[in-house]
Amino acid sequence: MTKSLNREQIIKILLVNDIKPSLQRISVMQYLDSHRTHPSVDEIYNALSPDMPTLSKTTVYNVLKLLVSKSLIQQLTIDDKKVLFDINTEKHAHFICKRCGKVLDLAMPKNENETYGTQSFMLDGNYIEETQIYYKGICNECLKKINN
Amino acid sequence: MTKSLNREQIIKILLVNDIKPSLQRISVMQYLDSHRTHPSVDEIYNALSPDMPTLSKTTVYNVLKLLVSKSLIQQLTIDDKKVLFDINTEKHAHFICKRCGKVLDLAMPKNENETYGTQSFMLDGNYIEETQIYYKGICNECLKKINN
DNA sequence: TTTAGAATTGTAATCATTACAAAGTTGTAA
DNA sequence: TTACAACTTTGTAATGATTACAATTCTAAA
Repeated sequence: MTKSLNREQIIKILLVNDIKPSLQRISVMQYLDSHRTHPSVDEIYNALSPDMPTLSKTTVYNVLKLLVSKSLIQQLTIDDKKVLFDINTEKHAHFICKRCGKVLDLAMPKNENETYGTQSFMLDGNYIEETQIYYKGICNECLKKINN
Repeated sequence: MTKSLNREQIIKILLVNDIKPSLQRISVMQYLDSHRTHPSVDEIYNALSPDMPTLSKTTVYNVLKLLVSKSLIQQLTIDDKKVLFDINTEKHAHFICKRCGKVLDLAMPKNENETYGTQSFMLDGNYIEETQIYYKGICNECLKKINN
């Protein structure tokens, strides 16, 4: 379990990555750090909006794109409706429940060549920058509901 | 390399799966079988449309959803812009080039538990129906272009 | 030949995402 | 401190994929 980051730590992370620590950028980082449920743009925007009345959804898009480009967060395409974001850069796989839409972290399957996650490597002449493992099915909780 | 299917074989596959072999369904299957480039709904529609003037894009959506529900084809979410489809149900991973958008088949990484592809299994109490491995980076051909 | 159910079609609606230009903010050099 | 340029944020409009839905067409069995 990763300890959650305080504001100062987030600012440091942004500065180290040549990102000016604006209030909007800090807020998005902070939200992602404290809500590791793979939120969408809308979830982030709706959550921050009440305390930041002038926040624009475009800004959320802009900030997320910037953070992805600096590899501070990961963009997930596991959901065919919308893109999701994950601040957890440790090696892990993702599972999406086809019934409730929830996305869970799962352990990476054991593998001989340690080539998962953000590490870059060559494969058949192609330059691989990211590896994502997506499991799709029915989650624990939905299984219980179905059996009742 | 899988040999391409003829019309009769496609009809048989549909019938075995309790799908009435309409012209539209046969055509979509045939297109997917002979174009293993992971086409999108639009690509399929645009390709078939000239020879089937009354074809509706909604029908292409309907047919693809039906084929996915019968596990005759696989739906890929590797591209964050649109959903792609693959008739190849053998175990394999996918690579998308962030520059040109091309999606290639790659070999599955070697793994101890043979749990990839369409096989179902339980993981942490969740029922996994599909496993997809997505590589994202720059393809062979784009690398060459960049170096010139 | 009739008819009910299934399949197809076209249009309109929805929703995520992007484009873009205007307004606001910040840091720095004079 | 001031002025300016670069950067950031914002709001609106446009785009594009996907879905909803009702009308039409097709099919197969009685």
